[in-house]
Amino acid sequence: MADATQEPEDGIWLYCSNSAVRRAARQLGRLYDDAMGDTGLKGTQFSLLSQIWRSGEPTLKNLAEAMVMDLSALGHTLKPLLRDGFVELVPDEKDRRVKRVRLTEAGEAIQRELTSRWQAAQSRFDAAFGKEKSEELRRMLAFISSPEFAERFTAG
Amino acid sequence: MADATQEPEDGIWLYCSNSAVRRAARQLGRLYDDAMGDTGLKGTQFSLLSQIWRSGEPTLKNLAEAMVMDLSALGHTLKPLLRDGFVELVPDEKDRRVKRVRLTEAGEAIQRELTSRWQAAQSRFDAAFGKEKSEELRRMLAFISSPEFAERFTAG
DNA sequence: TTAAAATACTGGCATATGCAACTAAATAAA
DNA sequence: TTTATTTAGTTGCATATGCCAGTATTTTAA
Repeated sequence: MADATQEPEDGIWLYCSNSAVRRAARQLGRLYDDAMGDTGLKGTQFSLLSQIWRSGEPTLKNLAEAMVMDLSALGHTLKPLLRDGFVELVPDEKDRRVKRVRLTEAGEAIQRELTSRWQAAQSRFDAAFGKEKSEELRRMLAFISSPEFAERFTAG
Repeated sequence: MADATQEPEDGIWLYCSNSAVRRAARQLGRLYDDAMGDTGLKGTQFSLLSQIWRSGEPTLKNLAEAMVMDLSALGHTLKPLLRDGFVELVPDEKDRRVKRVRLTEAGEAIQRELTSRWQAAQSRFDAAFGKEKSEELRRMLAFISSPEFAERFTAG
């Protein structure tokens, strides 16, 4: 308990997986944001643009699911990108409830620029953490992010 | 590129560590928030109260460093907890620039309640992910959150 | 001892996220 | 087909976080 003599390395993050992941997210957030440099965009925006590009005009619903993000949260996060003209929403042909996200010309251009910078950052990550362990870590995190894991967690 | 035929399991998070960690943080955020139930507090607040308790009246600076959080971000995050009377700021005796964070009576009470709920959630996490791998994961994340890692990453 | 530099915090502004309530549209049930 | 239910998004409100600029102190250098 309230014992100020403990080691600074000891903390809730060594026992709580949620605390551990968020703490690492803060550290990486800063590191990758820095890597995006003067582009004016952040690491999270790179992830989003990148996934939109990889998905090829996904619906908001599908994109949100892939990103394991709340649909409304995705909407909010997309605001600045829409405002700055990097993405646009196009109504679906068949289902009028559906909207698809698409990268604009400017969006593709900035995405290429960000990808280049991201690649450099990811290489530094792999070098600092070890390429093998790096891949293993991402696989672990992908599993934790899966519906199967949520199912197991909730059921347990 | 924009090839909609790809597997839904494929995504930027399999290549970008930052994307992978944030994605997992969103999943765990929801699972642990749910675990906090009707207490009105979230998993992040549990982490904070917990670390304050473990540190024994830390300075804002020290707490921010331990949590790998920006000092101003910590200040913002503490707002709701201060408003609801779970923590209080006490000026340091020696250095008048310094403020220390302390749990109030209500703060200790809610912290005990949250810890109980957190323990149940953490047990489910360990069961779903494997106790061994769970500990290994937290160690990996703790390393990634360390100044040494940031140093290696930035230098590399 | 006085001026310059480093510290610890605060406040404002911006993005990141989630939940609950609400609207529009499509689908299943009567 | 009329009605109930489910789906896909939107909007408002709240917490989470970070950067930058500004204030109060303390420490260091002249």
